[in-house]
Order: sequence, then structure tokens, then C-alpha cells
Amino acid sequence: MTAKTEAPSNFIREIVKTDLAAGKHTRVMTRFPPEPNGYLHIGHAKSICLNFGIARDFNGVCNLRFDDTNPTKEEVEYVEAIKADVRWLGFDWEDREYYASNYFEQLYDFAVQLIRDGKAYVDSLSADEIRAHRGTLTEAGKNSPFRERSVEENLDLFARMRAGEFEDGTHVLRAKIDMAAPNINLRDPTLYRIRRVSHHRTGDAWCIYPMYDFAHGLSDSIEGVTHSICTLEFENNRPLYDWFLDNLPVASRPRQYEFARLNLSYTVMSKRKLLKLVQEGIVDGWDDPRMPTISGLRRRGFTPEAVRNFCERIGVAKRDSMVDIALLEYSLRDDLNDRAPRFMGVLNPLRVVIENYPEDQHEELEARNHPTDPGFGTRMVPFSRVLYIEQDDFREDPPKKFFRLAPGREVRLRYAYLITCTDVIKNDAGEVVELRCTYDPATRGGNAPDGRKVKSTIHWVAAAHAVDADVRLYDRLFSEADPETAGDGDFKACLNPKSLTRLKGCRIEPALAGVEPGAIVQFERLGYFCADSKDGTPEGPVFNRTVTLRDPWAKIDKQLKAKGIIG
RNA sequence: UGGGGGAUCGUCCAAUGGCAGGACUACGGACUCUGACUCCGUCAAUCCAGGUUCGAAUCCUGGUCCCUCAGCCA
Repeated sequence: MTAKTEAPSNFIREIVKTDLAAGKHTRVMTRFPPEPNGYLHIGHAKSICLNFGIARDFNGVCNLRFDDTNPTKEEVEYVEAIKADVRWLGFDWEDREYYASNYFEQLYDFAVQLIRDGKAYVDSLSADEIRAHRGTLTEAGKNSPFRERSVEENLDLFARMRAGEFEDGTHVLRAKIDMAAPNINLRDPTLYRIRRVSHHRTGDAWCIYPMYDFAHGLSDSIEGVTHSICTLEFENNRPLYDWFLDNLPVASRPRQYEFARLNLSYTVMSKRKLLKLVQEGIVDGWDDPRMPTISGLRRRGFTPEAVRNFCERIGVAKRDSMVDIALLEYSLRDDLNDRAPRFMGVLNPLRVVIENYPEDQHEELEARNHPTDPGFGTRMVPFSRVLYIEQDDFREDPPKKFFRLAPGREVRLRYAYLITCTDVIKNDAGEVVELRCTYDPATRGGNAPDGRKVKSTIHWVAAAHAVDADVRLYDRLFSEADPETAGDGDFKACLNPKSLTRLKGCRIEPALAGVEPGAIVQFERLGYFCADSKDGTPEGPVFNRTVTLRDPWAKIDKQLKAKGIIG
């Protein structure tokens, strides 16, 4: 294991280490327990990296367990997507693919045991009545009139609940704990409810389903999980988690630990809000490259390593926090820099004619595919009289600190020649449509024999050889760091109107003509891009901008514009 | 107003009674055939008030602020 992939310690790892040192366990077992009711997002990635990472580093195992106790919201489509995402992230649960629904029979037996012990009862109050009896945060609840039913009656009723004799909502099984408990979770929590709904795995075998609190800890115990790691909002549930384990004859005794869930600036993470973005067509589906879902990140061009490294860098703690998305972008660039082959592509083409370059001539120039890793090899790039450069790389009236092409100025065309702008051609609207330039034949390859320097090297493509491509420029989805609170309750109020820019007629070098879907490249000086895995066509590829390069000039330019120095 | 948690650079995470440290961001510089990368540097924090101690981010007392819980969701 290299230093780069070694996860830093955190309070949960310290607990595991201490427990192991004390001989509490022979082998640590964790679990990642998603409910298959939606797609995984980068917050889940944090949990996955934590759970699988601990198992890996302490010679333990991590189970994948689907918490499928509520069939009304769950679908096989989600379990398949979740498995694909965990696998993509690089984690392996081997043969330990479990489902809470696998334990329905055992869970039922546990419930019967509680009834026999006088620790659970069938309540026939309505949901509204139960709520009314629960009390409030500051007032104790009241006992249900059904709380003192006999064991026999409870056994009979519960068996008939299972047998399907009752309508949904007519009865529930409740734990008999304490209606005056200051922790509301302990005020006789519901264990089972009647739901005549087909389950994606058990079909119609059951019409009663266990609640999360009842199922979760017992499932952990059945599997032999040692450290059950979940997010902070379950802290209040821990006494209940423990109550079931303390009151039932369980084979193993897991412990629950809670950490703070991930919040990322300029994005939303709740399933409800992500669903809304999808349903209202604000994004293009769960795998829209702007989504913080794993599938969205994948389509955007993230690598599993970038996501994992990010998850290590953010750490694990108990305080609520909001991680700056800049850290995610840093992790991304850090990884892509090492693995993306370089190419030249012009997003907004500006035609350049090299007046002293023969019309019928064309030559091939050698270019490195990676600036520091020779293993990437080289390629040949065609050069000819008519070229395209980036519109942003020319200013007729260059401001201070603008180093690129301008009238009378010389720059280098990457891997090619030094050129000087001699004339500017405009259309009737006064827009620059073409540049006339001259090249210095002595600078082939990019270096001047006389040693003269230029301030800038720009990218280009040969007009006749370039391939057309569509490019989608993705930006953050929201314009406010915290969309949850910024929009006055309406998180959609601060959507970034420029989160997607579609470009057509981009010109890329011919080496990219048959690029494979999903391929990752860097367009030099612009950013990292990936060939879209869905929308590429035989006529031309479609690229998604994964992330820009760091761009100090963009910052300067913005400041200049803000000051009104330039238009 | 009950219970359960949490407060450390702008952000995230460390420091487990002994020099408040790292990363990101920002800013400055070096290098550069990518205004990238890399390298160097700078700015920058212990919620407040008391107390214990030779010594407190850490322990004690009192406050303040934030999160969380009243699903037959997870």
C-alpha cells in the first residue's frame, strides 16, 4: 500500500484499533447498508470508503447489506445500480451480499420472543392516535389502551397480522419500553407494520415488514458485524439499537458509531432534493454529469481514485461541516494530471491564415502525449496554412498581463512554429472573424534558433484536418455555497443558469477521431474532458468537460472586467 | 421548554495535560513549449467567562451558539 492510498486515522479507526488491541474481536467486520430506494451519491462514497477502508486496513471484512425493509420505496433497479457504483469505486464485498429481507424469518422469531417476554405488544390504535399518545419533546407520552394485552392475545394477533387477516394500518407491533422516556425513540417504538405490498425480493411472502430500528441492529448481529458505522442523525437511535440487543438472545454484540455526513458546497445531497432535480427535468437524469451521484461523477469523467482520495482528504469526525467543492476539484485534477493524455482542441474557433505558408503544403509535427511521463509516447499533429485557434487567445486591444496573441505580437503554436499576427479581419458587425499571420520557418518545433522568447504558447488545430466535436461545459449546479439555506427554503432559487453550456462545431485534432466512450483526455490549457459514454456518434465524438485546469488568467480577466478596465 | 450530540485558520482534518500541525483556498515568488504541473514562501484558528495546574484546545464550573429527535421512512 502506497502512502497515497493509506487512509489517515480518525476517531472510528482509533476505536477499532483499541478494540482489537483489547482482544474484543478476532476480526473486525463492518457493513455498508444502503436502502435500495435511490442512487448512491458522494456522501455514500464517504461511508463506503470508511467502512471498506477500515475492513481493508485492519484485516477485516465489509459486507454489502441492502436495508430493504420498506418495499414501497425499493426496487431491483436500485440494487443493481448500487452494486455497480460500489464496484466502480473499487470495493469488493466478495460473497457477502446480504439483504435485511433475508432475515425476515429470524426477525419475526425475535419479535415473537419479545412478545413472550412481555416486551412487545400489538397496538390497535391508528397512526394518528399513536402520534397523539407519544407526547412531545417536553411532555411524556401516554400508554396505549392496548399496552397491557396478554401475551397470548399478542401472540395470536401478531400471528394473524402475518397471516394477512388485517388491513394495512389496523395494527402494529410495538416494543414495550417507556412512554415517558426523554428519548422519544424509546416511547414504545413500532417494530412491525402491515403493508400489503410486494417486496422486490420476497414477493408476497410477507405482508408485515420490520422497521429500521428493529431490523438494523439485529441484522448487524446476525452477520457478526463488530462496528456498525452510521451518520449522526442516528445518535438518538443508539439506545434503541442497544435495547434490542440487550433484550434478545443474540449471538454477537455489535456497537454503533456515528460520524458526520458529507455536505459539499454548491451542491445538494439529500435524496429528496436530487430526486426533485431529476423529476422536474432540471438535470438530465440521475447520471447527469452535474449530479453529485456516483453515476453522475462517473459520467462527468471522475475516476474512482479521485473520489477515494477526496474521501480520505476530508477526514471523518462528528461535527457538522461543509466541505469546499474546491477540495473535490483538487482531488480530481491531482489524479487526472497523472493519467490523462494530452491533446489539442479548440472550443471556440478563430480562423488563422498563415500567409507565408504555402497553400498546398502540410506537415506533421511531433507532440508529446504527456508533459512529464514519457510512457505516454508521442503522436503526429498535422499543420497547414489555415488553422484554428481559441477566440480567447486573441485580443485586438490586449490589456496588461494578457500574454497571448494580439496585432503585431508573436506567440508560439504549441509543438509547431512561432507566429506573428499581421492583420485582423472583421465582419460587418465589427467582430473579428479571421487573423492573418506569418510564421517563422526557422522555429519548427517551437524553438527559435536565435533564442528569442515569447510570452505565450497557445493551442491550435489545422483547419483541413480537424474533427468536429460537440462539447458540454459543466459548471457547479448552484450559484450559492449552501443552496439548502440560501434560497429561502427553495433550493432551486439559486440554481446556476450556466451550469451547462453546449458547444457545437468545436474542432479537435484528428488523433481523437475514433475516441472510445469514457476516454479521459486533457485538452491542453483548457481542462480535463471525457468522451461521453452515451451520446457519442459515428460522425463525431461528444466530450464532457470534467473540470477546468487551474486558470489564474481567468481570475485576472474577471477582475479587470469587474473594474471596467476592459469590456 | 425535554433528551442526545457538536464548537480549533476562510474550509476540512489533527494535536488524547507539554512548541496549536497538515491539506484545500487565497496571496506572493521560482520554473515552464499548457497562465497547467512542480517547487518555495506568506496570510490565517482553539466559542465566551471563571477555575484546577509549573503548564489547558484538552480537566472542572457556568454561559453562548449550532445540529438532531415527536414516521406505521431509513
